[in-house]
Amino acid sequence: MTTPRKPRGPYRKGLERRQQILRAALEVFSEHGERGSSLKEIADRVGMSQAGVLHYFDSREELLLAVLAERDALDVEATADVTSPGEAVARTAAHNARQRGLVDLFVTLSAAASDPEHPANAFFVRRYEALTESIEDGLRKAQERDTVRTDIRPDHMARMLLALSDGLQLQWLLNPGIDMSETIQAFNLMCLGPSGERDDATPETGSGDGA
Amino acid sequence: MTTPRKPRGPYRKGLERRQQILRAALEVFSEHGERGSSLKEIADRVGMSQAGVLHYFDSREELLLAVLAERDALDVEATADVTSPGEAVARTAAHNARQRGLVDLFVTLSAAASDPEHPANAFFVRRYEALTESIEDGLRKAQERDTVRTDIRPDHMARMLLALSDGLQLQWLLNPGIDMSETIQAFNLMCLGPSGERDDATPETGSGDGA
DNA sequence: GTCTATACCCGGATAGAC
DNA sequence: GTCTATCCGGGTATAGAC
Repeated sequence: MTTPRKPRGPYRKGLERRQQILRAALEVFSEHGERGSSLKEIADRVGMSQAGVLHYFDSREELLLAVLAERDALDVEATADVTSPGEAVARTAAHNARQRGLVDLFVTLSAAASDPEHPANAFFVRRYEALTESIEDGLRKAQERDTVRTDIRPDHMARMLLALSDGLQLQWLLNPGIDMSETIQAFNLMCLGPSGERDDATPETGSGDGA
Repeated sequence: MTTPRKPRGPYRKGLERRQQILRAALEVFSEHGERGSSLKEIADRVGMSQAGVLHYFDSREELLLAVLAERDALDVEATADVTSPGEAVARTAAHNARQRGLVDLFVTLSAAASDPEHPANAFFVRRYEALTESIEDGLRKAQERDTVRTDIRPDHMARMLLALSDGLQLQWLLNPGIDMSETIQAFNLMCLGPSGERDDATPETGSGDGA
């Protein structure tokens, strides 16, 4: 933890290699899921041998966890300019619909990691905790502004949003014809305003950013 | 398809063995997911050798598909006496909360099967098609009775219900503290009646069958 | 730092004895 | 019908040369 000014030559090259491997691993895991991926293929993609990769990461498991952390960092970037929780989720859905590999990785891995023995279990448990809490906060504030109905508990709505997002990803993988973000927008409609405000024909809410 | 009166001795024993293996496989797949399960373990559990199991099923894949069909049949039984789609889903959630292994199998396998090359892909594609359609029908009828709000498309609501169910199962696997059916009941509340009918404080809907 | 070679393990499937 | 033995493929990890 001494924040070195500038790593010397050989050391720096090592770091670059690590990054390179990380990116390749992200790709490979994205395409085949965790269990379907091998060090060999990652190695091939970065142009070295399987043993070479293990020089940088020691074990496959270590690499997997590094990949997850990396993916999470990218995620945070992408959702930096969010507005309301519901919109954020819809936006992310639209974005994901262009990244089938990543969706697959996430769905597969989060399912596999539900086993407490899985190396990524702690990662996902924490992830959902954090996401739920953050969405819940956003919803609570919206309720105070009367932007969101107040007769449903915000923690329930938060879990619904996350579940909706995950579940739709699965449905979309099985049938790419379905429109994830359109469905989420419909849900957002159901979350609207104070109960009395809406009458039978509610027009489209503004912000319909494509899909 | 000639409905034989009564299979002779050796033949009958074979069928029993098959069933026995099927049950064991259901257990094992439930506990470890598809990729985590081996013929060896299934064989051990039923007290024979791996080769013995293959005498009845020829390949691992064949066994897997048989297990899925079996599970589906059990599912149909359990949801025979349904009332409204939303209630049915909530009920199933409550039931699932006592069968962690099965939930895990389902979540894991449906994710893995989203790959078009996966042996169970067709099974799951069809399954979701059928489920969506059936729920959609139920909702449409409820809308005609004004039991369900009419400003949301029934196909969207149907997909939401399924997604909600799947997504909550994942969240529950990661954190068994959350209450799946309570959350689904909250969603059902959001689907209620013609828009004007509800005022700010809606009391609990009846049918709160534990959880 | 990177490779080749190899040890080791585990899974599925097949052959052949009983 | 069931087992043992075996083959074969694939994976991770390690040893040791360069």
